[in-house]
Amino acid sequence: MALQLAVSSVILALRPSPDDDGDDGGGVLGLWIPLVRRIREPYEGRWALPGGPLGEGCGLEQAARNALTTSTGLDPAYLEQLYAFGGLDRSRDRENEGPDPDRVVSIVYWALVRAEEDQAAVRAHNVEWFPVDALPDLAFDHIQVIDYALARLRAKILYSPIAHAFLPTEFTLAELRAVHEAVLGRELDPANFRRQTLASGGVEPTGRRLEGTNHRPPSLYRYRAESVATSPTPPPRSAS
Amino acid sequence: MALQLAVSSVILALRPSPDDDGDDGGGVLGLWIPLVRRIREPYEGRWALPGGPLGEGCGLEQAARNALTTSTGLDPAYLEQLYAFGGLDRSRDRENEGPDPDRVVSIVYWALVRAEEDQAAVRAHNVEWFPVDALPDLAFDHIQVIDYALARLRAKILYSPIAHAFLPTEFTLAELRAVHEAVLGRELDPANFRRQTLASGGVEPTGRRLEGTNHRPPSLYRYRAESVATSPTPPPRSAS
DNA sequence: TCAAAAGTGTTTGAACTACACCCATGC
DNA sequence: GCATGGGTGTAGTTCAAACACTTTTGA
Repeated sequence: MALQLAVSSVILALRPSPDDDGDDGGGVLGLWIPLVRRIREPYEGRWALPGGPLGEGCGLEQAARNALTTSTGLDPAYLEQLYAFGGLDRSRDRENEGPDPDRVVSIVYWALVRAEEDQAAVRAHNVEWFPVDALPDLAFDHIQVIDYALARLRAKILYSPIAHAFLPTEFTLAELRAVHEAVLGRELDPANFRRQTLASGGVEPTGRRLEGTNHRPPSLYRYRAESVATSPTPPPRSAS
Repeated sequence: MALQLAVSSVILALRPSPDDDGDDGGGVLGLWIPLVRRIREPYEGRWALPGGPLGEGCGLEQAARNALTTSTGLDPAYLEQLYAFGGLDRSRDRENEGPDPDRVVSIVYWALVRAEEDQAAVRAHNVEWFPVDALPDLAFDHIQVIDYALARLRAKILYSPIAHAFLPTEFTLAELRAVHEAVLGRELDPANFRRQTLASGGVEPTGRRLEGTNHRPPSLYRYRAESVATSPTPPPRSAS
């Protein structure tokens, strides 16, 4: 009956797709999400977004970072508030009707993380990664929350240098294009992508080249300092 | 020390600007916001966004509607969640440092209302309307919240039929253009605005004309049913 | 007849698409 | 050489800005 406030996160990483038949090195990239298995009613045993109650000692964004670290062991390269949910039918398993639960308001963040090699090592208990196009049955309406986060990502990559969050500091335009293609789910013309990206001014050549390919070595680029951002557009600091 | 959850709203209406020297009928339109004077510390006596604690019996959006009705007596023609604020320095008057206050998380909505004639009659106690370009000193960092809402409105009017919220069911293209000009703060080419608006398909002619002008009577238009929306893009219903 | 706004047409330039083509490297 | 992706050039299209121009009403 007391008011509860929870924070959860849609965490997105890029990894080779599971349907990658070919055993060649690269493979097609796809989006993956870590989910946690619920150990309490409602929806016990179902997969859900990682999160938890808002701690006493931290703000909303910090709480989202904590959930993120717990489930992935990584720092988010990008973190933005998605939406605050607070309907009255909340926290209620609509399949198993029970007594009226506590009122829960939850604030959802979405995050982008760079897929590190040691990520599998930090795989926490009860946490598993799923490709976004092969998600299991989810608790609550988390599937809609994920869809909303994906829509936001796909919209934002068109006008924001957000792909930076998936890449190392130096990268080739082909790698950058692969990120865009994975997020948008369609192929892009390499020539036009190059022109638009360079014309936008968000990226600049480092002067180095990537050696070791079996073809012409591509130039390496980095994001210009002004264009990167861990925080999103312009949400103010606080309010009441 | 207990967790408090509050909901407040940036309510925007379109009215003739105060700097309208000429006494002609029309006048230049501008955005206005209702503010309430605080009757408690912190920031007692300062103007603030209307709002209040989240009631037991209603969801977040309903709570925003309630605050809106209290301060304007109007129904919102458009209502969308803006942001959830929950920093640790919240609810603290930074000029008069006091003892640690309760932890307050507040969820802010933004709303568009049609300016009705009887709106002045419903002017509630402690509520006053201000033009957005002549706001008084505000409590907390509400000025930044308002700036954020304005940025969202200006961005959204470019790709969304949101101007509908400021207009009656039938309107001329000049009236629609005046709404866009007031929101964007610059003049628009009537010819190009007409072509773009009609080509977008969001609007259709009613067949009627507006009589009584002292020039050629303009056609009346209405928004097509599919393009209007009281709710925003696509936020899901609930979550945990 | 004139002022004023409605409404139409036309030119220009920017930006994107599609696709042809050359370049540089490993094999 | 030749396959492969890096990188450039270019014609066609779409779209919006700018602005000249015609139309229709009230006064």
